[in-house]
Amino acid sequence: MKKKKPKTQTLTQLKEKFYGPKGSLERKKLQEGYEEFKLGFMIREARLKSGLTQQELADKVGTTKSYISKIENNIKEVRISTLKKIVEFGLGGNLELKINLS
Amino acid sequence: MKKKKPKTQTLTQLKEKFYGPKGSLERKKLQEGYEEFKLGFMIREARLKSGLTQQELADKVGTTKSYISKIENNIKEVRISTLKKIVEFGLGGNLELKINLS
DNA sequence: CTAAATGTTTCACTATAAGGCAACTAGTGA
DNA sequence: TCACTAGTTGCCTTATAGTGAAACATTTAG
Repeated sequence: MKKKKPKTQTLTQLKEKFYGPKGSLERKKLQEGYEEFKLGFMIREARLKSGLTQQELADKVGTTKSYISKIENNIKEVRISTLKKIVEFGLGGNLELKINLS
Repeated sequence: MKKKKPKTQTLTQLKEKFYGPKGSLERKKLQEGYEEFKLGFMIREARLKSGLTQQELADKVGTTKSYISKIENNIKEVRISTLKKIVEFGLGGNLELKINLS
């Protein structure tokens, strides 16, 4: 069974494919991580970094790949609690949320 | 008309009142600002720092004080978009959201 | 005392979207 | 060709965010 890692190109290749070349607008937003944030990009980025497929991530969190796809493409707004679940259970990371008063 | 600033004790006094003395658990969570975050506390904190009442904040955002109260007390979960509205329009700040992979 | 302002809570309602299921496409490999 | 995997999208149901008004408790001030 050649199950996992079906092809996994390098992360760099994937980023090029999804977000365009270095220096592009999308890439820029990605780096920043906030301010007019496209949350979906951040989630996809984090998932790819972890080397997971949507299906695997979904299983860990207890949802479906279709849902993961939707939030990565910013079709659905994620609930904060769900986002936390994804980041913590799914990706083993943690979610940081800050209110900056300027 | 003695409208605004009806009493506004010092911020420190308010914090003592709402979150308990320095060193208490609630105060600790407050400082951290994330990780098991009680978002409501952060919003209240930010609102008080801005010297606004729930009513005033509600007006700015276009909602009611009862709603503000609910989210400050973690009775309702805020939608991220709503949270952004509150922070940006209401408090003139900005919302920062980060995924940390450990 | 009364009156006004702040915040909490309840209730009923509505609008929205979270989340699931299934069908679909694209790619890869035998 | 077929089969499998990854990801997308549409439809649907259910959950809940958010509205609005009202009653309530507290506190402050006249």
